[in-house]
Amino acid sequence: MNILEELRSRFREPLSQWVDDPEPYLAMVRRAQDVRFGDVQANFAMPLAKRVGQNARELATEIVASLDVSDLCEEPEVAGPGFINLRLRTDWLEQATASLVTDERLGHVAVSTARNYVVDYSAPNVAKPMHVGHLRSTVIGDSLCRLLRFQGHRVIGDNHIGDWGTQFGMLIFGYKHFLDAEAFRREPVQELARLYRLVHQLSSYHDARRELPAQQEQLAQLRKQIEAAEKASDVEPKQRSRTLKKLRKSLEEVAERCRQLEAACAAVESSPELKSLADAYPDIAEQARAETAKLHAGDEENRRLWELFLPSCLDALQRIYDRLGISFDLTLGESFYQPMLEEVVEELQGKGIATESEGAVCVFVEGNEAPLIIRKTDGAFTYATTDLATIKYRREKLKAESILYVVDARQSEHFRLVFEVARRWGFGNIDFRHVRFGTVLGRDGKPFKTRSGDTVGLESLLDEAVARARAIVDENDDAKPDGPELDEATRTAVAEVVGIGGIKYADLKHNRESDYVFDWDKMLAKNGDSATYIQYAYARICGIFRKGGVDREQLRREGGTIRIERPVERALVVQLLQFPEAIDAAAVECRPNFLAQYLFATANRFTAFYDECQILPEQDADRRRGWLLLCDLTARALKLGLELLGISVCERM
RNA sequence: GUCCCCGUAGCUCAAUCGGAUAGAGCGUCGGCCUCCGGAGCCGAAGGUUGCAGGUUCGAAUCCUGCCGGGGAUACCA
Repeated sequence: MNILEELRSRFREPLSQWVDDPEPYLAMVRRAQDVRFGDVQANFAMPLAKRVGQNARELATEIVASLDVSDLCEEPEVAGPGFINLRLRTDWLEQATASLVTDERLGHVAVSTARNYVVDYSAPNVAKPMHVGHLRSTVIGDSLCRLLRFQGHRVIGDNHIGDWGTQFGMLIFGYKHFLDAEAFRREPVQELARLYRLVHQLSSYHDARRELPAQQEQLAQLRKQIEAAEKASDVEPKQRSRTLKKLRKSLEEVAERCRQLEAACAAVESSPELKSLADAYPDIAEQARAETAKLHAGDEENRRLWELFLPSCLDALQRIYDRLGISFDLTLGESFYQPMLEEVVEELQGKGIATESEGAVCVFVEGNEAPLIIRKTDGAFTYATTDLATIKYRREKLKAESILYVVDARQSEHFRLVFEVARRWGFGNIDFRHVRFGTVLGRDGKPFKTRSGDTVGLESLLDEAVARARAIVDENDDAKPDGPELDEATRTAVAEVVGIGGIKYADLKHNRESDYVFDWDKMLAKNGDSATYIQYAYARICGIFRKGGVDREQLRREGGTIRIERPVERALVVQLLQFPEAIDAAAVECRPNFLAQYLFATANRFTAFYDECQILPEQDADRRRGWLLLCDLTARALKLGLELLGISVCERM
């Protein structure tokens, strides 16, 4: 039972005597913020009182009089300006908790009307190695799939991979000119990655060489302008300082850009080998683009190479997904939609939604200067075209009712336009949602990079996490009073669970919309709000059962009464009963951090309980049994909750 | 230039479409191991929620302006 929902439904009848639509007021029934206000508080009396022109306290009192919650709660209290405070009855709590013992879903009730969801997440570009930037989409998207599915919805997780873009032109060009055939035979993925990096480096070198003089010129210009502005005496001081600030900021940006370009040049010029390659291929970027164009135009050779590369690229991705414990129902990349793009453009033009402008086919959306371009001047389609084709496919073939895009917040404008165009096109019945997330930053507050400025590869990130976790596991196990108890294989397995779990949890615990700082030390911290802490709480409970020789299945079958005699017990019980609320809130708002927060609080309340109540030595058999039942429920809540975040647990660690 | 997002404890972050005395973790300080796993527990200090106005019973949350940060902005995805 979702307690909040239950109490809301109790208020529905009394409220409907005051308003036609009680729903918005029912939403104001929520968990109490402070134990002094009970367990649940209803805050609707104040706004409602204003609407019906009555005193809020009196109104609250009247509503309470016609409210029937006596089976669940103590006598409701009206407090302050008109808050209604509800405190759950101890006997009800005891009975409700006992009823969870045999409930596999721990009180959560599946939705009555299931919807068809398509969740679009991860979506790496397959031609280049995955990096830290893909982590958030992958991890958040996976958790949302799990949550929605648990709620009872039909969910299709779709990995909309980039398998058709300019990166493939670079690979093809690299393969044709720089291939180490032996290396490709042995380790195709590594060789492809090398080719990608090489072509990318050479083409950015030429770009940099070309761009640098202009940037340096601008740098000089800005310096002059700043000098001039500093001397200017005919403008208001305020205006002048504003201008100066703006100029200085531009200066900084341009200077930074120059440094980058110089570094790109130096990297190539310091290596005779690279330099001679660069000299040999001065127009490498155009040539790579030409290879992409040929691929798109159906060139046989390039098509063959694309088909040759793709399986290895997908294998490389799969390795990472396997390690993360993430799977997709579909992997339909951009190439899949290629045959449909022509028709998309024709349809939109036919309906008068798209028009030609400056040689490109565009859709203009009110309030936006820049149009959505669905066919470029050169005739090529864009990712906007693909996104639109994808929507049509998902609606018509996958019967999608809701589509979630778990994508970087920087693409907000793109999605706003795409959704708007899709609605005009006739897909207004789809519930579109851009589940946006912020950037992963390094400890310096800038986008997370290696010391040399490269993006951090995802695989090495996972290796690092597991290695750090392993060190902690070793240290902990070696320090056990009765000597180490984990063998080599177990330690390896535990380190994997702790390391991967740590990375995922660090991501999921944050509000996804804000940027977050990637910090190894916090991620795998032995204490505090981390996956490790929750996993450890779970392992401790398992330890109790192991040590006590308790068969959990049997314990559940036999049942027993759960008595609430101390505050720590009550706190834990209330927490356990809130499991359904945490799941629903996280799923409805697409915010896994709600669930993460819940799990941390649950683990925390458990350890407080555990600290105060000596379970195994307890002499009173009924009390001991009740405590064991609480342990079992807690363990199950932690395990299931972590599972819905995509995080595993260990019996010992 | 236009548009979008953000600014909360020393640090990293919460705060469930406006609710009561703004919460956690880390760090700091102080307690707790003859006791089931101390990767732990309990407690303390720490805040004018960037600034100034406004809206109302009530504002971190909504509106306006300013300051500061980030991002997007016609043919890369």
